[in-house]
Amino acid sequence: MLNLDTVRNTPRRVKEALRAKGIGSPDLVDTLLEIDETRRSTITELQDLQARQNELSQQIGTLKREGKDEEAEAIIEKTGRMKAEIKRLKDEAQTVEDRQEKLVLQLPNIPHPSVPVGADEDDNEVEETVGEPPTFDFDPAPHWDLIARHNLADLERGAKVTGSGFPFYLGKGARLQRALLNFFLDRARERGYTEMQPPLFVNPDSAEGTGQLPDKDDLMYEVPGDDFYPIPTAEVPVTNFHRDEIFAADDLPQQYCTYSPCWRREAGSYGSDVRGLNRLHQFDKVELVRIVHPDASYRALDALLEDAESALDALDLPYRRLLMCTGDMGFTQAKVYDLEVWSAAQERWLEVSSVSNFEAFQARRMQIRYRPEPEASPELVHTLNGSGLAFPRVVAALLENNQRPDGTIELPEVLHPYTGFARIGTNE
RNA sequence: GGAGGGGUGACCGAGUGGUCGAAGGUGCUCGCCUGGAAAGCGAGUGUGCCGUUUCCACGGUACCGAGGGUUCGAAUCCCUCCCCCUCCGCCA
Repeated sequence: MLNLDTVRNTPRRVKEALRAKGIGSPDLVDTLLEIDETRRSTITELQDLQARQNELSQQIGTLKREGKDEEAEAIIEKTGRMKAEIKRLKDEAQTVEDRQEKLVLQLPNIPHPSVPVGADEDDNEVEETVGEPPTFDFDPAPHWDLIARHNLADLERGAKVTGSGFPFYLGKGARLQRALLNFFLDRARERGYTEMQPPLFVNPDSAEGTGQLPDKDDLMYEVPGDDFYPIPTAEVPVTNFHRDEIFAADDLPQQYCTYSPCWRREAGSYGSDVRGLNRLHQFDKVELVRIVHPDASYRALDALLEDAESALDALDLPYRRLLMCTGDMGFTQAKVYDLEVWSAAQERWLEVSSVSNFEAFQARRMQIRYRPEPEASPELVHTLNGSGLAFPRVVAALLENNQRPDGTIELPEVLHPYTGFARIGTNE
């Protein structure tokens, strides 16, 4: 959510953000400002009337205590008329406030000046490519073939039991998932994150707090009968952990890491892009969240990026870092990097991490604040998060990039203590 | 799921219709005291919104789990919902 002052003082900037992100119509800003005028004049009128009523009510109290009931009655007569008017103005103010709130929620975050302006994913900037894509003197198999060959996962039975995009993992495939969980969490903890296990369902307030609602409604599944959403990312419960709280300045930053399954409806996706583990409705992820002092948030973004990249370095997977352009970044973000891993058989890049600074956008919705000084007024914190990392595509890359001519797969050494095996396709 | 109890400021806790944004205590901030510290003493210390203002600030209004209602007036009375605690039941 944007600060209303920002909209009032720099409407051009907000319109520019709408255009750059390709979200909504710039007219929204003018409508909002008009409503804001109405809202304020209504509130002023209402509060003036309430002030008079309070004054009279106080007089009535004094008179009654003094036993001057007749004088009190006279004033009560007078006040009676105000009552209806106050009620009317209250309702009106409420209506206008609700409308305004709805509009404000439709305004996306303003991109940081360093973000390239662009229309879509073609305008993202490749900042760096790390590692060498492996070369093969045989035809490398795509991961779905490797999975079938070694019985690492079963998507068909997943489709039978639940639906497409809900895989079973089996044998070394399942053990690899478990290994990644511990591997990623251990690394995150060593890098200063507090480990957390969050609820996997959230209520609408939380979904709105981090920005999944109202704008990305078709992203999430819903639980009928209970007002819950299965989380599309652990970002939601973890960041909302501190909703409506005020930190002492010393308590910042807060850093959490968490493992969770994630559920995404991914409405409308199909085709070869979604084959195998490329895109699932349920997947596992380790998420990193930072809640920081506003002055520190871009340093924190760099650090978070480094945390995510170091995991790819450790796994010896080739990857590239993209700085997302305005048109391809999300509603809530001020600046986003995507990390994409090289998938050797598919010969394409797969997104395994998205690292974002939301600045105060989420914090304003969630009212997460800090006090700069012990007696000072609270200010909004900045929130950030990044995947560290999403499992299925890491698995896809590990399988494809590390396959041998005999069809076996050799896992990177750092994982051996976690997996308990070094190779897939043999007994090792 | 059943029965009972309860949700008040950073925390504890008083307050059952009027002068209550809310006693008292703790914590915190500043000052006094001290060689320094502790103890003492004094002052201050919630948030949102609207308005006035050159800063400092000031005025108004709302908020005592949430929403609605009664009333000239609600933390206090009524209704609905949510959450927490205790006991019982069920259960990984």
